[in-house]
Amino acid sequence: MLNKQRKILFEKQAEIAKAIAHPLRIAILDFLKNKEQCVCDIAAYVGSEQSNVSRHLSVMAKAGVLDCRKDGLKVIYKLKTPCILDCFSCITTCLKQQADENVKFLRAI
Amino acid sequence: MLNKQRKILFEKQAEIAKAIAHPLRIAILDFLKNKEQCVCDIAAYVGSEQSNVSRHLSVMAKAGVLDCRKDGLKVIYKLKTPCILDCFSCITTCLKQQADENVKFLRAI
DNA sequence: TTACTATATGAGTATATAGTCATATAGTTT
DNA sequence: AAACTATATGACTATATACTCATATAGTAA
Repeated sequence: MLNKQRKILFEKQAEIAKAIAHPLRIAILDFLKNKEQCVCDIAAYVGSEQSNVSRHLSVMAKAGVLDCRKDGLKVIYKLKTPCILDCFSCITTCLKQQADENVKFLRAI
Repeated sequence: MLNKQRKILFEKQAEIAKAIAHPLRIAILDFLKNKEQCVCDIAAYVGSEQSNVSRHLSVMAKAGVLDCRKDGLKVIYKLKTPCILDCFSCITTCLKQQADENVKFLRAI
């Protein structure tokens, strides 16, 4: 049976995972990979409403994935834990494995 | 502006991320780390309803994270892409960084 | 002060997700 | 065949999420 400590860990992990489990959010994280960016530039890049992007950003900031600061009119967001990007390398590896399996399966027909 | 190929990649990544972004699912993945397991044992381990666990399992199987086979009455699930577990190492690293920051912040008061 | 820009957020809607209970299905044991 | 076990799924409810539009707020520039 699952112990309480582990349960809490899994809950915390799930919070982070949920915060990044959206295509737009992944695009945002990728955009912030090399450089912090303001909301308007992020919105322009991902091609979505300013208000929608603002909400996505605040969710990720709340989860501790992003950090922000004011600069005049603008609010500049950046990765707070850049290691979050490693997640996507892992996921990409899984996707590749899945694709390889599909190829194998098709060959076997 | 975000190109179409990248958009598709981010969507696929988000599908996987969504499939694992739940405490119960993470507990299940962790339970399957070393050994394939049947639904009833998984349900007993995570301490949730059989039907609920069955649904979580089918979501992860659909996303290509799990694989299953029948063995008599039982259905045995296993990790299809064990590298998915690396994600949680990454997430744990982020959690540790966040915790470290909190400590720093508290010390600064 | 007025007009403008960037951002956040309230209010609303639509959709997705998690969970429960009851039950169908498939396989096992007697 | 009858009773049993393991799993999946339909139907339902409750809740969460994504998104939009309109607008408030804060800062900038004229």
